[in-house]
This record gives sequence, C-alpha cells and structure tokens, in this order.
Amino acid sequence: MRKRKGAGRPTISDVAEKAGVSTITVSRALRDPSKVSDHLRRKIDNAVKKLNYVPHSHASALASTRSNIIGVIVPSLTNNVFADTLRAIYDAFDQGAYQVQLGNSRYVAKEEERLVRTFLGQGPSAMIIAGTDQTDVTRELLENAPCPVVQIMEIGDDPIDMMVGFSHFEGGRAAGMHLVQKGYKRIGFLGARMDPRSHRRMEGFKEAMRSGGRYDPDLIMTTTTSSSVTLGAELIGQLRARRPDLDAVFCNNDDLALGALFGCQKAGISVPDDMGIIGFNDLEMMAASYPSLTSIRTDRYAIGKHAVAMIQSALEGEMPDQKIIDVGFELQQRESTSRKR
Amino acid sequence: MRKRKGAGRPTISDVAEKAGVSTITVSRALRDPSKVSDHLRRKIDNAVKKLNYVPHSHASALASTRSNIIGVIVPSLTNNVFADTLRAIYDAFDQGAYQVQLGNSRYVAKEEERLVRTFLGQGPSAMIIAGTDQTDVTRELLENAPCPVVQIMEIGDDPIDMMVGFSHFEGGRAAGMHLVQKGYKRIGFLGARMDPRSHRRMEGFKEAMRSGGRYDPDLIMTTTTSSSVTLGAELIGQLRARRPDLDAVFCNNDDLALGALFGCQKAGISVPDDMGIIGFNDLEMMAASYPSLTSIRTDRYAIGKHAVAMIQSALEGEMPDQKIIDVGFELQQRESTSRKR
DNA sequence: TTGTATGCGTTATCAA
DNA sequence: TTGATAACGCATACAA
Repeated sequence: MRKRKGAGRPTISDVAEKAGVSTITVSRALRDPSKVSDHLRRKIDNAVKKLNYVPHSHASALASTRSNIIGVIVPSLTNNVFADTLRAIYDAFDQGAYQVQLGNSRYVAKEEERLVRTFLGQGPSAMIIAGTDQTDVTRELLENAPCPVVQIMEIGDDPIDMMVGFSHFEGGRAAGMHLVQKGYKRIGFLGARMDPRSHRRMEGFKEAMRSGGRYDPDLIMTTTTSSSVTLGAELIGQLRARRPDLDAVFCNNDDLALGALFGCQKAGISVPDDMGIIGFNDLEMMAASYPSLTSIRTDRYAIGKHAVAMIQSALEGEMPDQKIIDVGFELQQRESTSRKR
Repeated sequence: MRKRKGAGRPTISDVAEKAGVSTITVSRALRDPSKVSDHLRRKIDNAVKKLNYVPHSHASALASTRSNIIGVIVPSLTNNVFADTLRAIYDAFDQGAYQVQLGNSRYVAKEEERLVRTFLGQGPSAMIIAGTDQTDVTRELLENAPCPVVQIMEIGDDPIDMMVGFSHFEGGRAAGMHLVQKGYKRIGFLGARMDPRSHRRMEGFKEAMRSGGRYDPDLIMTTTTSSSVTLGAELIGQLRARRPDLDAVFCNNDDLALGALFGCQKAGISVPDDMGIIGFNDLEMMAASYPSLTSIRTDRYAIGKHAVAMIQSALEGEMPDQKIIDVGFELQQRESTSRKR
C-alpha cells in the first residue's frame, strides 16, 4: 500500500464525488460557471462549501501552464511613490483569486530583466512593470508574453501592451514654469538618483527655463546618489556655494525639497522670499511643513487602481477602453513659492 | 496523437537524457548535490547549463506538497518601518531559489488570519509575520505549520517559533526617561494608529513617567487615525489647547514628531527650549530637520536580515543559535531635546 | 549511489 | 452539456 497522501485537504475529486459528477465538471463549474447546467452547478457549489474546498494553485498551474500570479516589478520598496501604487494593487487583488508576486529591481535594468524572466517562467496571469526604460531583451520578453502587460508610473508613445501614468516631462515643465511665473530669476534644479523618470522631469524643467528665458546649465545640480532629506540639504548648500545668487529650486522629489527647506532654514535664508522651493509628488508631509511646500501632486494610488482594472478587463477578454491612461498631475501651490513680489 | 505540449521549456527529463542519467538523479543533484557522485553531478550541471534548464516550481510544489514560497505578512505597505524590513527580506531572497509572497493585513487581525490561511495553503517554505498579536486561530495555524515561522518587529516571551525585534515597551520607556532627564516637567504623549506596538511604547512611556514622578494621564493624547505629519501638528495643537503648560512630547513615531515640530514652529513655540520633542524609529529625515529631531533608532533592515538568516538555518536543518533575537534600539539625541537648562 | 514505478491535483483533449 | 483519460513536470517510496 504505497499511497502518498497530500496535504490532506479536500481535492477536486472529493468535491466531484460529493456532488455526484466528474472532476472535469467541477473544474469547469469553478472556472466558467456558464459552461455547466444550473442543476449541477448548484450541487457543486454546495459540495465546495461543505468541504471547504480550495483549489490547489500549483496543480492548476502545472496542468494549465498558467498561474494565478500577477507579477509586479518596481525599482524600490522604500520609495513612498511606489509604496502607494503597490498598496492600490494589493488592495485590488487581495480578495480575489490572484496572487501578487513582487520583485524589486533596485533601479538596475539587468535585475529587472532577471525578474521578468523569473516571473514569466511562472506563467503569470499578468505583468505590471514600472517605467518605460526596459532593456531590449526585457521588452521583447514582455512583448511575446502570453499575458496582459501594464507599464506604470509614466506614459509614452510606444507601450509594450498597456500603460498608466503621466508625463514626467510635462510635470517637470509645469514646475519650472511655475517658478518662472512667480518671478524667480535664477532657478536651479536639484536631482538625486537620476533614474530615467528624473531625467525626463529635468528635461521638462530645462524646456520651461528655455521658454522662460531663464535657462542656465550652471544652476543644475544632480547626483546619482539615492534621494534623501539629508541630501536635499547638502545639495542646496553646494549649489548656493557655487551660485550665491540662486533664488529658487525645483527638486526632483519631495524628500529633496524638504531637505532643501531645512538647509535654507539652517543657513538663515528665508523661504519663499529669498528662495522658492518646489518638489515633486506631493507626499503628505508637504502640506504640513512650515512653511508648507509647493509640489506637483501625482495620484499614485490611482495608477495602481487603473493598472488592475486594465488587467481585469483584459483577462475577461474585453478590449480595454484605452491602451494608455494619463492620470495627469496637478500643481499644488503653497507657501514655499508664494513670495510677496 | 494527443500529446499536450507544455510551455516548451526544457524539463528535468531533457536534462536527464542529455546527461545520460535518470530524472531522479537530476532531481537529487539539483536539490542536494552531496547525494550524487561527482562524476554524474558534473555531467548534470553541464546539461543544465547547455539546456538553460530552470526547474518548474509549480510541478515541484505539486509533487512535494511544499513550495519555495516564503510568506511575509505586514500590516502596512506604506509605512517606512516595514518597507525597510521588506527590503532586507527581498534583498536576501531575490537571488536564491525562494519566492517571497507578500501580504498586507492593513492592521486587521481577521485579514491577517485570512492571509495566513492563504499562504499556508500553498505549503510555504517559511512564514514571516509582523508582531506578536495574532488571533488565537492564527496562532494555532502557525504553530501547526510544517515550516519555520518568524515573528518580526518585536519580541516577547512566547514565540510561535522564532522572533526578531526589540522591546517596544523598553523603547517607549527610554524615550520617556530621556525627557525626564533633560528636565522637562509636563511631558505628553502623542499617539496615532495605536496598534499593539504603539500601545506597548505608550506603556513604557507611562512607566518612565511614574518612576520619574511625572505621570499625568491628562497629557496623553491618542487617536486610532493613521499616522501622518499633518496629524502630528494637529495633535500637538490639541494637547496644547488642553494643557498650555505642556513642555515636551514623546511621539509615537517620527511622522508625528516632524508634524509636532512644524506645529510648534507655526505657533511660535521654540523647540527645544519651550518644547522638547522625541520621535520613534529614527527615519532618515530626523537628523536632517531643523532643528534636528531626537528619536529612538531602530534597525529595521537588520530585523529583516536576521529573520532570513534564521529561516535559512532552520531550512538547512540547523538549530538556530537563538530562538529570539533582540536587535535593540538606541537613543539618538539631537537638538529637539537639547535645551539649555 | 542510482534507478523504476507511481502519485501530486488539476486541466486539455477527445469522445459521447 | 458531460465524462473518460492522458498529460503537466517533478519528487516520494521502494528496490537494486
């Protein structure tokens, strides 16, 4: 007697037996109820409940070469921006039949490629990946993937499949234009990490400077060091050392902006009168600081929600309303750029 | 000819054929190389490389009733504290043969229970779960789980299996004692969310107040609202309205502390002379703010690293050095509590 | 140390 | 609409 016993939990054949049908009928009833007659469906549903049957996802994945995994790849786990989007994704999927599988690429393209390979190897139901700067190989892997793919956080002309986000170029431009309009003259840029999205924000900023007649490359200060509040204070200190006439900065992100504010306060520079500051993303703290900080508000939670909605409709075979969703952004003007002229 | 084709990728029998051995030998060579002779092992390794063979995790899970999943359950995705620990966990597992599966319980015990059920249903290799306040059912499920279980973030007397963290009670006590020692007299407590760990920090604080002769329940202000910088400013405003003589606060966490600082600045109250402020966790911004903020430093990354190390040694059958690891905490005194007496 | 025969729980295929 | 049967890819039990 060499019966191997599994985890001991009820299987699909237990359900089939109890309902007096075959296993395949149970399988069908569970995956597409419309393929089974009402009569049997009711019997099966009852049996499922009575036995407290839970489908075995590994067996299902093996037999169908398709798993219930939703692969999600982001470049950072600690960046609040992605955390908000992840929360939306988890909120949307946690109740359903799908399992979110998260990967952290650490802003390294090769890592991202490895993760895509790993996830694709599991036959995921869908993939969500941050940004549009995949390597050629990654791109090809995803283009050939037999599942919906959503690129999130930003938008572009050439989606792998679907996209949700906003234009970082335009966001950067709006920030720059705001400083020009407020009458600041020597407007700097502080940038940390300088990943592709940061670059595009910077390009948008430069464009605004040019069109406003304020472009001065000497006022741009960037580093590939990862962003932090401390770094913001350091960078503004360095830029002021180089250019004491600096009177405003657009910061790559809100951490830097808060740091720049602290740096100014420490140096006795009045914000917004002697220095205008604008950040990016509008994290919660921006409205609470003193003085409050102007920022470009982005709706990261909405990005996650849209991504899931797109996937779900694709999985249900519907053509999505649009392949590219622009959630936009919104300037939140606050005290840090509201100087009395 | 009713051959079903899989994903088309090489299987273990392709490897076996190429290496001229049986499939089980390949299987063994991959899982425990010491069980196979050097000679065959080399042949197998070569075949694996040539074919670019990747084990099929679902098939493996099905056959062994054990998956390579590491289940991780945290109460929040956006709280930096957990983000740091998650990053450590992902850093440690990303390269290896394990897949991290993340769940967000949203601080809801029933959600946590549901997630534990879901994960356990997958036959995980290990479980990591935040805190020590599981429901009785959750606890029993985990106690009977046929895999290592690590509770993280805090420690206690009665681990389900293993634990890594520190005493929040002692952390709160240290914060309170610091304020007493600095000569503050009417010392308040600001608490948001008030999850179990927050409660224990508060109890530690109370203990410090009692032993310092400064206990005054009227100075304690808590809310179950989730923490934010904005909330910190609001809470200190409310507490000052009730008790204008308040001269120091211990904040539940750093967001609140930063908010309290902003609230004081807005109200024209000097920190630290008229108001001492101490936070908890010592997020990066605390050292950068102006004035810099005192906090209790905790090493969240180390917690994640230790948790993974404990799991790995348990998985390798070793008895871990200790079932409970206390990573401790450290008072970081800064300007916000450094008043001139 | 290595191999043979099965079984893991589900779904694709084909037939009724 | 339903069912019988053979995969899916790997690991366990047992034998050699």
